[in-house]
Amino acid sequence: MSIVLLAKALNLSVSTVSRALNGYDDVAADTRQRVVAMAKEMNYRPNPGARRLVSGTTRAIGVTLPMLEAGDEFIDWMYSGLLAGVSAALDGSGYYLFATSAGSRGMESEMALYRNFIEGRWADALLFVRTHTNDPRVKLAQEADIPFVTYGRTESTEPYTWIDTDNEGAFAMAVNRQLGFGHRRIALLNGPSEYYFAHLRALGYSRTLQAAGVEVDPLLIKEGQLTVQSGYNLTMQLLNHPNRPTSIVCAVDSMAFGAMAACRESGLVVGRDISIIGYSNSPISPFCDPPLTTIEHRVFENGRHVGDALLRLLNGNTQVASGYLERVTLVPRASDGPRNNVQK
Amino acid sequence: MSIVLLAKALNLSVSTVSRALNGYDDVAADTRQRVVAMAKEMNYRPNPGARRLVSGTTRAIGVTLPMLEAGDEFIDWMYSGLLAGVSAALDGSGYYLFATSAGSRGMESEMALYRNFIEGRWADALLFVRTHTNDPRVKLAQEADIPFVTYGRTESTEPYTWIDTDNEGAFAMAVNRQLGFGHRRIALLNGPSEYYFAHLRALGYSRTLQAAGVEVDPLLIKEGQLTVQSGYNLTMQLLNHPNRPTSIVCAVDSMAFGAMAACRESGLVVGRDISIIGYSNSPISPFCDPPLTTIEHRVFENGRHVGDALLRLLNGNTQVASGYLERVTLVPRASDGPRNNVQK
DNA sequence: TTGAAAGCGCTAACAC
DNA sequence: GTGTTAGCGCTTTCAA
Repeated sequence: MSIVLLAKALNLSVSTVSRALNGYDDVAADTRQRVVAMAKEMNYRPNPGARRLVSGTTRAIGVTLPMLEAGDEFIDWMYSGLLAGVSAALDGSGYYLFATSAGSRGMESEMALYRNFIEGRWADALLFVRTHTNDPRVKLAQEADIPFVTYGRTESTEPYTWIDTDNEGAFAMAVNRQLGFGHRRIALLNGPSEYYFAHLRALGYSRTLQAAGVEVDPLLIKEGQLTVQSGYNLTMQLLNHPNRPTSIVCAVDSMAFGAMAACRESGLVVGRDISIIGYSNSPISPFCDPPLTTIEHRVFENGRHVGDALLRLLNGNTQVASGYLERVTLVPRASDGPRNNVQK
Repeated sequence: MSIVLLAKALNLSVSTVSRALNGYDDVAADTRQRVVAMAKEMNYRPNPGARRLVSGTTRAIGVTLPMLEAGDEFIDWMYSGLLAGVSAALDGSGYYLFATSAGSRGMESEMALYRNFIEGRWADALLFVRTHTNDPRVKLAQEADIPFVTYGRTESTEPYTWIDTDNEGAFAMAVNRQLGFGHRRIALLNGPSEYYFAHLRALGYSRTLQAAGVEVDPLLIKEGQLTVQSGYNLTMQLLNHPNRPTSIVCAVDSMAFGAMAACRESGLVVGRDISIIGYSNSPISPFCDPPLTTIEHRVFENGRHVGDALLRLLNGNTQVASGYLERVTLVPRASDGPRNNVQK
């Protein structure tokens, strides 16, 4: 099934058919109708390769997904929601989102994939997630002059379009809640520092403590993977310390689950003897014991914004670099509480 | 950067360059070397669209990911691991795995995506995950004559290549363990029955009970989504029953987490008053309270097998339909135990 | 062993 | 308003 066959069946020229199908206005209304009807009947689909070859456009948007460092996961829970949102925004636009695994060799293999996307002209636009403080992908895309949106910011000086959640505000919120409970020794279980979000979260944490006149103790700031296991390990380290924290703020709910397990094993009752707060409001959080206080981060909505931004770029507003910072909300549950409860 | 420019720089014809690059053996060894060196130097990448146009091949493998019915997740934990395995197997083969979200309109939108993949010739091969008992995708791909592998089986009579885990064996294992603990009223929290794996798990469950001379009580078989919330809801239903189960076998760890929460809320101590066993050994399972007994299902390994099978098909062994059934192993932890402990 | 030329399916000038 | 034609970048006969 090709456009030639379609044209033949209609007794029209190929170009007329092409124009009718692509919405040009120099086609008679009834001709267009006939073409569209026949195209449907014959189940015609333009060959995207041929289209791309001549027009340089693919109708595809590429994204590579970061694997967890742990190795055997393609994508973590958060990106599930994000991509669902992007897909929802793209639905009906004619653009498709193609995701590829970045492999386990870190940024290097991710760059290789993006190079393939760009140089192989697989996609009209790109999406970068889990941005690094200094992110080579931004430069790559800018040099290749391909539209892109990042989910998360970077330190790049060149303007570009990004969507992000208010990481700094979120962790200010988390820490303020702990301060309000009377906690002073508040630990931070953060993600790898090469990610910009980790930097921003640490900033929100430190600034809020300082604003409250509480000294920032570097021993209370731990950095690890965004996994349950890592949350467990780091918390064990914290608890073995002589002057241990009475509250733990976690970069992600997974880490908080690990932290809860470590506390439990150490004989501490979470929510009474020690406070734990997560981030992301994962589906399990309401159901763990005790239910996890966390910060709701509307990933699906974020995804919609990402999708909308991509469509805007693709529709020609290429010049307009813009940023959008999504708000977060606190979801109070039972895993944290007043310091006076703490029996030290 | 096109092959024409490359040829010009080398003072060779386009066709010679093409043959040199594509490994034809009618090219002089030193010519090939020169070509390869220059291609590297000039950073030449063949345009996949053009290549596809003439050769009909794309070097891409397409997969659409099922969203959780819950709506806002792109892909659940299990498929993360699976796709990581597929990517690992494909690494270095020159093939790329492209994943698309199936949207939230169920099989219908999934079919639309696959049609796009096939009719738009986006991919050389397809991967179908979460197979249905009667799966229209299999017929679609067979009619379109495009190679495909399914992860999970279907009831199709035509032979095709599939990879699956031993669902029936896994649930026989789970039930046998519960029987060994002295349980007789063993509930099953299953996934949606349109999925073939749910059918197979129910089969493993029923047959094992029957073999042990235990009557299968339809009231103990519940069907729901593969989510924490659903596990919670269904368990609440079970517990409100007059003759409630003393053991609950879950189709997936997520459901087991919900089940544990429901039991806790109902004043039952999991592992003592009631037994719970999950399936999939998710990263949280060792860290919940009590740690969840579950069945390890090596998704990453499964993914490797899927990738290998795809490569085999792509390398011409198109005729050979084959199946591979992956073994599972039991991971005993503390969430289940002897019936005599049960205070009814 | 290499080159010339046709053509994959489509779009976009340009002519009518 | 419609048709003719060139050409996107590549592979693959076929001839030299």
